[in-house]
Parts: sequence; structure tokens; C-alpha cells
Amino acid sequence: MSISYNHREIEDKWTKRWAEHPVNVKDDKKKKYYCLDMFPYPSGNGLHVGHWRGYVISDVWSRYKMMQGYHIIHPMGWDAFGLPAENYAIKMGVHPAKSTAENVANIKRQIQQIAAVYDWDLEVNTTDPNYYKWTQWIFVKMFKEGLAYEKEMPINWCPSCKTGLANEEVVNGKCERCGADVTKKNLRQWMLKITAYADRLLNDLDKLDWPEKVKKMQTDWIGKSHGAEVDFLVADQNGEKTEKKITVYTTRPDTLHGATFMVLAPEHELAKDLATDETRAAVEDYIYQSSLKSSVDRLQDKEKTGVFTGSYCINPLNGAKVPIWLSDYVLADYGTGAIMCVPAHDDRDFEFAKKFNIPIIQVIAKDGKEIENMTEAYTQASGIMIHSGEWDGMESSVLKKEAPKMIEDMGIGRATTNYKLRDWVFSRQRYWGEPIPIIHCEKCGAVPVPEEELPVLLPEVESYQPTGTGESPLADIKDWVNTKCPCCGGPAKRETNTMPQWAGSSWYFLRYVDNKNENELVSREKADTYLPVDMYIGGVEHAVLHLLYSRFYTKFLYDIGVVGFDEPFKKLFNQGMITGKNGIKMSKSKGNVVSPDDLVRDYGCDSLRLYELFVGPPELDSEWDDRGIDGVYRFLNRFWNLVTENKDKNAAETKELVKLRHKLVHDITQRLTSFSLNTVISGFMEYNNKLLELSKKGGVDVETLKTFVRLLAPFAPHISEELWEQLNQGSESVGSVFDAGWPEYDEAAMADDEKEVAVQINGKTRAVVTLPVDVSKEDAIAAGKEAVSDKLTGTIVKEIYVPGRIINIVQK
RNA sequence: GCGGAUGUGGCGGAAUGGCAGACGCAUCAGACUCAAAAUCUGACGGGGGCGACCUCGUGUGGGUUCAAGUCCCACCAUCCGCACCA
Repeated sequence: MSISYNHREIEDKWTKRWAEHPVNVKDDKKKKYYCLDMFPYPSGNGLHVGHWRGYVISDVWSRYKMMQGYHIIHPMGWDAFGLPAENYAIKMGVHPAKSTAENVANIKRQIQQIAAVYDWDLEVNTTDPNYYKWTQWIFVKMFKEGLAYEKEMPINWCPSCKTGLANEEVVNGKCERCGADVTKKNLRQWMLKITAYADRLLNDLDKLDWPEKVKKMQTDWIGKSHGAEVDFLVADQNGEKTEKKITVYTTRPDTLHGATFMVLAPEHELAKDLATDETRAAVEDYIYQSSLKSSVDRLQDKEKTGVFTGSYCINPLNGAKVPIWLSDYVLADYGTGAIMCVPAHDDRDFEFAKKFNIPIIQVIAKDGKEIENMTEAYTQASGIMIHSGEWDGMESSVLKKEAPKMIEDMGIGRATTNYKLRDWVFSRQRYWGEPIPIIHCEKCGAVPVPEEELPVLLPEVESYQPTGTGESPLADIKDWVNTKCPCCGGPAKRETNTMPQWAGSSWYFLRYVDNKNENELVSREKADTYLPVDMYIGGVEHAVLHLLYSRFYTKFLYDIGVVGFDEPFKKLFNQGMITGKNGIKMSKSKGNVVSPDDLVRDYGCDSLRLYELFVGPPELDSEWDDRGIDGVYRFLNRFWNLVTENKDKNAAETKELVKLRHKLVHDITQRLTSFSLNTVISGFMEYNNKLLELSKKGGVDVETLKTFVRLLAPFAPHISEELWEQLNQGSESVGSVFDAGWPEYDEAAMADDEKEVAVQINGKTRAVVTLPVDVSKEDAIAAGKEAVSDKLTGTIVKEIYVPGRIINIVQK
């Protein structure tokens, strides 16, 4: 046998045929299935084989659903605003719109090589004014609902990108995009009040069929905790209570009696006031030094620093006099920016107390005892309370839950919940993004651009260069900036900040299904018909950013009645990354990028699709090895030969073939529906090898071949269509294999008459016997003993028979 | 530090608690060929034996079980996420 499969000819033929007769046609009688890819950023580097994987997985799944009789929504578009295009524009002196358009054209060509069933009529591009009109519209709606607000505050600032960043965009104190150390900068910012949705974003995770890992990451990011705020009054020089109050937040109110000091963040509003004449110089110096530290420094300086303010406050529970310190290990923007410190039961407080010689009072007995010479904090909330006044004798875990209520009843504080989630810093001081549709008027304040005047077009500009001053390049375009107030008609200025990259990608899945609608973001009817997304496929790198923002947007749009669902993505699948040798991420600078273009030319689209899946489990990272593609290419050749040699033979449909056929359908369907796509491919190879054996013996019947072709179709669509056509030569109208339905299997038809059963002695296999499936336990064991009779030398103590699998004879 | 994932031949990987290494890559041998490529056939974890066979073996150490890659406990390594959130 030799190579007779001509992938180029076949793939060209079917590319043309499908262009003329699309296989996924809209049909209102069918149920919809929305299978979505995370849309790409059209980078100038083009696609590598790693990008292919997610698209192949989603296409296989779409085609499978299509064969099951669904009408598939399977769109593709471009997330095209953002820094790389802008940086490229700055470097090359071309308008980012131009380079973006070129990149889109190139990536679209590459994506079309995958031969996925994308419906290109649904295409969207976030930089298209007809698209970002609605990105702006959502912002206006949020503004009107009080969810978008302005605030002057110290924000994360990337000195390299020269723009502010959201918390989510700071990774280990570095810029998510460029890796530069993030600093703080005081800037007027637009914020989105995502915290108003914290509880819903947390609770609704339960509804989602998502990887646990992603749910966990979002849960941790939202970071809800229960505890209490406790009010401490500042003491005067005589140790008497004053009116001045400092509120702390704690999740361990049970340890309140053990609070031996208090720490305020250096940025706390009372920090300076608490200094005395003796401490003022040191306190002010500490506050100043802290303000200079970048967030990286603050993270890396694990050694505790601090300064005593000279002031004390009174523990409201036991009247103890508690010294007040400042330290940068307390965060200004979480809780109240002040904490009570219980060194006996908190690692950080312990470390601080040791360093500054502050007393340590144990209030929870560990193993029923008070610890002598504590060397580390006892942080578990389990044990009996000691040194705790009337709380003595209570169980700490119980008290921890009840204390907030008790504190509230005593009038010294209140039960509270807190979140790590912060509001979303939404403005960027860059050019290539959606202008924020706000007009600033001296008289009327911030006024949204009237909805009928949207979109606010991104103006042409001389220089895209970020200014670095905290102003966007748009600020230089005076005749754009100066405008009239929509409210009073007086002179006013446009907002010159733009939106972050995430703005356009937070709702694009809605626009696909109604991408030409000029009057609405999406018609309610279409949204109700086609959404939410049934299956969302993409990389895990968006676990918090994009996926959290999209959920927030969807919930907002649900609240204002635009859509009728409050979670956008029912099911999520994260494909693993394809890396170069030794697990190194493919990148231009590493020189290990494998382009799909050559592989498609040499092996064909179908082979590359199969190999993308065969390379490893889809949810795990896999190392790319070019040589491996030969294996799937050989398989397709052998399958081609199997079908073409048998299609006209009219071989009889033997019992063996029927059984094999049903098993094939069963195995492939099982593996496919459990997303074990690599073993689907090995299953195809295995069954192909078996059929080739049978082909040599007496031939393979056409029904079996047709069944195999249908199963293979979602994976290798071109060769399957071609063989389907050949197998149906002579029938009235052949039709596409994708209209042929997904094959079904019959358990009864798969059943074997007899099975090979391993015979073990003390758990070690010594023989194999073939037994009828309905053999009795006694007969099975008898047959087993017979097969190993020469090795049965001891006393038999136990006999195990697992039907169809194993006989184990235990002897002493 | 906390949390999660992973660990199986030369390599990628497969195994509802039931014959470890399916399927493929690479390698070796054979067939075909003047030859090479392609294709086809076969071998392919380690050690031992002429031999049918024996024995060890799924990161390490224990445990549960008739039976463990799989379940439990304690470690080790690698990768990922979070990281002073009180």
C-alpha cells in the first residue's frame, strides 16, 4: 500500500463546496447551541499551532452538536483595541486602525485554514464605531445607575505603559502586559462599582458548570470574609477616653481580649494626628518613607517596620490601654485601614510584637494549656478561651461566630463582611481605546453624552505617544476636547481618558447574534433565542479578568432589562497551552514558534486538526513535537485506503463487524462527551487497525465504513465529506455528512459472547482463560483452577471471581 | 507561607480498584527496491533463563484490600494561582 490520499485536492474541493453550500444553516425548527471561542487579539505575529488548539476543540464540539441536530451559533471576531497596536503605531508611524486592519486580515486568513464552521456573517470588531457605540452606551447606562463614578485616588500606575491599571492587571506588583514595576500615582479616575455586585458574583458561581479551579480563583479574588468592626476610643494623657474614635476590622473578634496593640496604615487619616511632640518627627518620616515605596517594594519587604505614634486607645471590652502604631503591613484600602493586633493568635502581629517588644497575651488555650515561651502564634480558632473575662471557658470556634453579634449588642461595634474585591479602575491614559462618553461642565459637572449622539468617535491625532502626565493624548486635540455641555449648552470639555481593553470584550458575545442592529445593543428577542452561551472555550489566563468582568456586565445588563439571564457562560472549558520543547512558552523572542501554515500545506488541515488533539489531554499543557504529526497523517492514509478499497466490495455484514461498529460508536461517543479528545483519536487509530485486519480477511461492509466516516467528520471534516460522497455514490442525493446525524449504538449489539479472563494466584496473573459471559461463578473458578493447576500447591483460602475480568485464587 | 494541578518506557501519553505501558513518535530488524524514500511485517521498561517461564517496576516511605498507577496518611519534585486582605 502506498499514499493515495491527496489532501490538497480534497481540501480545496470541499473548501469551495462548503463556501457554496454552508453546512450550518439557520433553521428555526432546530434547537440552538451557542459554542463560543475567546476572540483573539489580532496581533501582528499571526497564529502559531498553540492558538489552533482551542479553535479546533470548539469546532469539533460545534460540529458534533450540529450532527446531533442543533443549529450552531459559532462566531468569531476581533478584540482589536489595546496597547500592542498602539505601540506598533508609535514605532512605525502608521495609524493603529491601519495596522489593526492588516492584522485582522492576516489572522482571519489563518483562522480560515482551520476550516471551522464559523458564521462570518456574525463577525464583530471592537474598534468598529458601530460596535463601540454600544460599549459606550453601556458606560452611560452605568453612569446613570451610579455604577460609574469619578474619584481622585492613588492607583496602580505602569510607568512603562504610562497608564493606570486595574487591580486585576497587576501581577506580583508588576504590569500584566509589560512586566514593569507598578507604582502608585494619585489620579482622577473613572471607576466602575463592581463591588456592588460582589455577593452576586460570588454566589452565582454555584450555578456554573465551570472548572473548579476557575471558580476558586474568582472566589478568592472576591475574597469575602465575615467579622466585626470594633470601635476603640483614643485615650488622653491621663488615660481617659476621648471622643476620638478608631474603628478596626477583625475576623477574629473572639480574640479581642488579647489585643495588646493597634496598627494603622501610614495612609490612615488619623495617622498624623496621633503623633505627640516626642514622636512627631519619626511618625512623619515613616509616613513619608512609606509613600515612596512601590507596591513591589511593599510586597518584597517582608521584614516588619513600624513606628509608635505615642498615643493609646482603650480596648472597649476590658478597658486595657493599647498603644497605637503605624506600619505599612496594614493596607489602607481594605477594611478600615486599622487593625487590632493579637500577637498570640496572628502570625504577622506576633512577628511585629516580637520585634518591638510588645506584650503577648494568649486568650485561647492550645490543647487545654497556656503555652510557655510562645515561639509562634497559635492561629487556629479552636480551644477554650482564657484571660478573656466573662468569655473565659467558651469554645473559640463558637465564640468566633457569636462575637460579632455580642459586640453589636454591647454597642462597641458591629458585625461586618468585607471583600478583597475593589472597584474597577476603568480609565486609561492612552489613545487606542473607546473614548469615555462624558462631558465635563463647570456648572453641571460630569454629564454623559446623550445616547442619541453616540458613538463618540475616536478622533485622529498627531501623536499617539502617551504623555505620561496622567493625561491621554486626546487632551491635545483642542477642537475635539472643547465642546458644549449637553445639559446647559455652556462651554465644556470632553473626557479624554479611554476605556481599558476589557471594555469591548466584556459583552461581545451578546453582539454576535445581532451584530447589525443599529437601534439596540442586541434585540431582546435575539438575546432570548440564542443566549446565554452554552459552551465557552479558551485559555485559563482569563480566569479572573475577562470572565469576572463579563459576568459583571451581564448582571448589569440583566438588571436594566437588556437581557433575560444573569450569567453569560453556562459551561467553560479551559484548554491547556501548547508549548515548545521543555515546556517553554512559544514566543518570537525564544524562536520556538511553530506556524501552522507549513504544516497545513504539507500534511493538510485534517491532519493538523487531529494532531492538535492527539498531542495530549486537551485540558493540560502539551509540548509540541513536529514529528508526531506523521502518525495522524499515516492514520488518515490508512483510513482512506480502507474505505476506498472496500466501498465497492459489497462485503457481508458479519456479526463481528456489527459488534465492532457498535463498540466503535460507543467508545468514540463516550470519549468525546467526556472531552477526552486525545483518546478519541487513538480510538480511531485502534479501530482502523482492527478493520484493516478484517479487510484483509473478508472485507468491511459499507455500513461500518459509513458509520466510521460520520464519527470522524467533526475531527477531520474534509476527508470525511469526500469519503461520505464516495460511499454514497449512486444514491439519489448524497448530502453532507454533517446532515447524516450522529450515529447511535445498541448495548445489546455490542455484547460479547465470551471474554478473556485473567487467572491470578495471590494477585499475580498466571494464565488467561476464555469463558462464556454467562458462565456461573463455580464453573468459572473451576476453569481457572484447571488452567493453573500445576501452580496450586498451597491451601486455598479464598476464591474471587469478577465476571468478565478476573479470577483470583488466594492460597497459603 | 496558603491553595490547586501534575509526577507512568528513549519521548507524547493510555488504563469504571481487576492482565500497567493502549494509541502514536523515535529506534532496531525484515520484506519490497539497483538504491533511497514511501509503504508493509515484526521487535521495543529493567534484570535473569537455551527455554515454556521467573523476577523487579507507575516520584519516595507507610497503610487499607483477595487485588493499588488508581483509595488513605506522611513526604519529595515540578508547574500554576494568591500572597502582610487582619
